[in-house]
Amino acid sequence: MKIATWNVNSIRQRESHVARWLERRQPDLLFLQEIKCEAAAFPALTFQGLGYQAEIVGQKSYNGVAVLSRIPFTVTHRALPGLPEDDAQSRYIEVEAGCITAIGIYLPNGNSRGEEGFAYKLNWMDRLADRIEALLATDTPLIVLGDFNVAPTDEDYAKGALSPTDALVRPESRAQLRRMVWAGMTDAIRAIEPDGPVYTFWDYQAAAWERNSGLRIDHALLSPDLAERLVSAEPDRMEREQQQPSDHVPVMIEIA
DNA sequence: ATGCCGGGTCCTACCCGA
Repeated sequence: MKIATWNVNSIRQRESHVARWLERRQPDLLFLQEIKCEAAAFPALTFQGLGYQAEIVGQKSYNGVAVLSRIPFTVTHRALPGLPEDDAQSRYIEVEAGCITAIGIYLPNGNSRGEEGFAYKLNWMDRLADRIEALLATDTPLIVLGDFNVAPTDEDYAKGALSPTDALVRPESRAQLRRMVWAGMTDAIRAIEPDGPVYTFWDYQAAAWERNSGLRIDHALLSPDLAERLVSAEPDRMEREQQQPSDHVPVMIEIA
């Protein structure tokens, strides 16, 4: 089974990139982040023509997640359980497919709106850790993947690519991610490649790609049973070479 | 210390991203 994640930074700008990537890599499930549109504006027919059914959790202008699947699946949640009812940010989709539960997330960045924005990020991570613990307690085979907006260790961002006080590397953000790992989840990329730089994002500015000044902030966390069946987990750097690419590349996870 | 780029939108200067 092949499950992928990709922050596309606007699906309307990246429709053809995604279509080409689906044809080239043939994932069973592809989770998308930052689609930046409402469901009605999502180019679902393009992907349907390639054999993929779309489910969209959209909003105007910002955020927005979706899943494309070529296997049967059911959407079980369109928002992170535990958040206030009036939270309007589209950042979470949970599905059941092929006997596993898969959660696609676009975790808040936490750098805007000062400490209030950072508190929103931490609370979001707290609720996500709760959700993971609840699912692990029922022995559900689980994968949580997407744009986590956290670089787990200092090895996960190029020197100078971020300020040490950035919300992506603050100790509080890292501690929340660590809580998910302590709950029993395995960081798939690091299970395959334990050391060294493995980036998933390069800023558009300051020639970050050319200098390989990247970040590892897109992750896949696996429950113990899925971790035992992990075959490969790798960002597809080729996508960053395309014309008008997203600043993130897709990450592909293969499970036996 | 700041802007660099690039997406969005109240269409045009400003918000957000990481």
